[in-house]
Amino acid sequence: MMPTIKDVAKLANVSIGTVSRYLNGYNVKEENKKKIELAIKELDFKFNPMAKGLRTNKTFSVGVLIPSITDIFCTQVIEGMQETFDKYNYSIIICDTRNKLENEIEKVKFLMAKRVDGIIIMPVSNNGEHIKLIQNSGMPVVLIDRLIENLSCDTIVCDNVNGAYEAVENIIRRGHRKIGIIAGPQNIYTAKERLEGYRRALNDYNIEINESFIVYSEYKKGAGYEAYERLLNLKDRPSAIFATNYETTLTGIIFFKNMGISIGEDISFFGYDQTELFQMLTPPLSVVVQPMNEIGKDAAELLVKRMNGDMSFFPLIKRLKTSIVVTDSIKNLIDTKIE
Amino acid sequence: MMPTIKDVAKLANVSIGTVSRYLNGYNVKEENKKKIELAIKELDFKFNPMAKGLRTNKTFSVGVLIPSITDIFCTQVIEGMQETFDKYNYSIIICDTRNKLENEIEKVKFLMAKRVDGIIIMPVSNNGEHIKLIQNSGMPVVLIDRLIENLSCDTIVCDNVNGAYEAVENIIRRGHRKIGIIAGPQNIYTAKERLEGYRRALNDYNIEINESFIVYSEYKKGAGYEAYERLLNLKDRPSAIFATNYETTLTGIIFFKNMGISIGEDISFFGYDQTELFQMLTPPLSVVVQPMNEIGKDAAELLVKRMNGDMSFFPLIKRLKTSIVVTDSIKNLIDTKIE
DNA sequence: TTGTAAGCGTTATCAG
DNA sequence: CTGATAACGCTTACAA
Repeated sequence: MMPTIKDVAKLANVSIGTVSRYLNGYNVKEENKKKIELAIKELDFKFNPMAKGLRTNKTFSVGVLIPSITDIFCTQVIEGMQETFDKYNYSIIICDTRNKLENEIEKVKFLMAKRVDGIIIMPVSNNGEHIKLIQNSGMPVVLIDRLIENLSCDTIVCDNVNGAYEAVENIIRRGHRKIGIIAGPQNIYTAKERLEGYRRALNDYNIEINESFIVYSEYKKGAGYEAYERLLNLKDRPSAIFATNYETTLTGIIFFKNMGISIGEDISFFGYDQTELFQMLTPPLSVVVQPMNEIGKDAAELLVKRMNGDMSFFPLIKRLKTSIVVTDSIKNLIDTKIE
Repeated sequence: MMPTIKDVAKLANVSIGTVSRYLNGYNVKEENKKKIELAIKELDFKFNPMAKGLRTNKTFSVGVLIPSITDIFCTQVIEGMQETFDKYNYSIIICDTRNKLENEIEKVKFLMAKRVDGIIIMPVSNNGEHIKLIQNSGMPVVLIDRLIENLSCDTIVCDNVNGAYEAVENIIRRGHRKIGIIAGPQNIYTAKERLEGYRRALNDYNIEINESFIVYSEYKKGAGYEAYERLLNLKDRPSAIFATNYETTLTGIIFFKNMGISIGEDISFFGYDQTELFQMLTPPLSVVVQPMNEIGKDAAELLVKRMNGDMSFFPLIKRLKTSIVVTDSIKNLIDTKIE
């Protein structure tokens, strides 16, 4: 069968302890080092992570919980994590919660049972009871994209208030006053913040908020169709609409296409999250761009720190800046050029 | 610390062997069963997979090697695998090879060192030396999307010859005779097959093959720009172009947009792989659709079988059928309506 | 620096 | 059906 350090020790004529020490980077006499290295090559020895893990109580694997593996936001975030976890030799165990809290809870149990060394979660809701359980067991957790209220937890998020604010501000400066918003579920922190950004921008520009311009939708694939319908069926309908996440942005594009409403002409439209194809539309789409790779990288790096016992600044809440892409999907309603 | 079966045994007043048997579904006296269940609840016992793995030599984890986690094809395939692996309690360890053979080789080593129970690979090339190593170690491997020649390995692929054939046939039946193709690297089996489908279709319709209409490109993000340039710079340029994978399709869309060439009007364009946004373009894009979820599901199911020691029909090569979406991105050059 | 040996939490064998 | 006990492959005191 597979050779063990015992075999290596025998062949190298040293004790198994010495081999173990060599493998773990402790000092070993140069001569023995050579012999061990030779024996390892000879036998093609690979050490058994389970045996090691059993002793050290580390699996060198981390769990990553995301709402959907086909979601572009999630995959970009994962991409950002990879380099860091690679560097430290962690395996990434991906779990897809399909946007359901019950799955999230189940997967958390699964990962804890698997004894991963740490977990990164992009939570589907504002519910954090199961996350408390993880923390109580001593396992580090980092939340991404969505903050959970009433929970002390490391979190990497984007500055959603400002992201939305800038988008709405841009719409306003192009002359729009009637601006609809596809807001997300208000039990999702991110959604709440984006709506807050919308409100602030209107306030700062002294535009009265028309509550019927605020419609709510799930943040799921295909969600939001009725929300757009509702907005367009208003007697006094908005001239511009701001969608606050990727899925609802996509739905908007589909909706307008189906309705024969041309973006930038019949309706002005601002979306959230960037994908190459959004810029291939006619006209290209104005969007809020989030630094998705960076979120992943920061989360991974923080988790590694925590797994190494460094709890400085806990709970750390890091907010990353977003930017906006401005295109003709927002019609310019005023004569003066805008910079 | 964490309770072990020893603690459970003590509390339940039975031997540790009995607890282990209970946990593994062997017969245990009803009375003891009750006591054990109670003790487990009481202590909140979770068994240690590393200890189990050390004995049984199983990690209950599988490795999945893909060229890129942000590739829509890959994520859809992974989505298809999840249900199956969930059912059998396997964790999925995702590794991104970034389309480089050297990374693929390294990741294979990583996964073998981690002692996963099986590996699914979407190979980046036709090189299978490292895959032979896996097989020699007794670890089951299933290849997806791309077959590797001169390697006996379970493989789930799409019928690429027919997929391409149908696309080209459709283009021909709409009156085109000058059809360009963005072919992939010919050391990728999938790319070879798709080119083969193109050739066959032209042959079957008695259209002479113009070798300058065949241009090659990498199958990577952003690749293929020069390939399109080359085709359009021909004195006698094609009236239709067929891109043979997702990335080059995307590049095509970008290229035409940049050049101000309108698809379906100035040039006819047929792509590969489906994504919602392709249907939101003006006009929507004609594409070959692959059953990505099904590939994942089939691969997962086959791997589970192999991991359970069932080697029937090895090496199994399964080919899944593709379909095509036909839109106005192909201009109809003949009067008679086509069905 | 090294060898020895006890343990990590299970499973599996064997005798009862 | 159960209990006792020897592995599984490694790390880590401890003593030398």
